[in-house]
Amino acid sequence: MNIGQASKSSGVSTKMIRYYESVGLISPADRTDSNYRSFSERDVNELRFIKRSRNLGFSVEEITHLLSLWRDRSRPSREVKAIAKKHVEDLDGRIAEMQAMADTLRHLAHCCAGDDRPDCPILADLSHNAEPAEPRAKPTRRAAARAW
Amino acid sequence: MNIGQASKSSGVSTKMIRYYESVGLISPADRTDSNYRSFSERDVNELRFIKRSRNLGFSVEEITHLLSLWRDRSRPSREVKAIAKKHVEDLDGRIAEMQAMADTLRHLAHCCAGDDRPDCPILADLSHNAEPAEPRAKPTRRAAARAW
DNA sequence: CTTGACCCTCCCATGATGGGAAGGTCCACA
DNA sequence: TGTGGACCTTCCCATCATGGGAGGGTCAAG
Repeated sequence: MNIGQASKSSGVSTKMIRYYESVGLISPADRTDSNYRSFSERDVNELRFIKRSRNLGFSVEEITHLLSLWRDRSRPSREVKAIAKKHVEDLDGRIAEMQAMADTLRHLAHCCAGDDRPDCPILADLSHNAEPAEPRAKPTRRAAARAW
Repeated sequence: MNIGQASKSSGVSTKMIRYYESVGLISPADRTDSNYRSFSERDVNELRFIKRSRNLGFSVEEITHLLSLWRDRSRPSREVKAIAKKHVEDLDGRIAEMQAMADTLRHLAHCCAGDDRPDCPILADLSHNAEPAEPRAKPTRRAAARAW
């Protein structure tokens, strides 16, 4: 199977298949005499695994680990679960950050008339150059939004 | 005020100040005889505006627009509100995507024993290569996670 | 034998950010 | 006056996953 067909049946673009090969996520594909990559059904399954993992937000590095566990029939499921849990924590952290941004903005937008007049609490907030006098406990990551 | 001082009082790194200048987000800073950038209190206020906007997740492109509105005393607040609302929608979309990923993974992890045994519903799901027979209505962006 | 659909590699761009090298400037202190 | 260290400058590189495109080879059907 050529790369185009492998791409179609796995949902991974040809560009990305080549990229995954180049970074060692998948092993170099077999080549035909004319130097075309040749994929087996097994390779395509691997690509599908990768595709699905990407859809769940795993990084290529995490997928490297997941793939090695997938191939290892004597893996302890503990390891898989650990990767998944860590990723969920990461997602939750980022969600909370973005949620804080969205909430702040929703509040500001709600307070903004949104008409022809120039007065705007959104701009007022953005130009609010003094930090609150008493910073709260040091935030783990970038503090997403100021409490209002 | 040199760039280091401007950086400290605005919270924007020197690297980023130079970058913002290079992409035209801020106008080129004045220079001293020795070619050092020189910042006024006004410039620093602008940097603080940028910093805060970045903290709310606005892109440099959006901030370009916000800054021009900020400087325009006859702006209609409608425009500011529109930018904010669009950004909130964008955030909400990304949050929903990530939430779907996290929920799926939480579910799978919950079903995974997480012990020494190799059986693992997480890997099983990832290698689940058949797409559901009846796809739902076409998702607006990348569909984040399959319904389980 | 031509045409069009493939495939190959290599380079570039994205967005916001940091690292670091090589070299110039400034100030305070000996 | 010299010097060391803290600053500043520009330029290049890396990140992460992804796509675009150029320039050129391969293949199969007509």
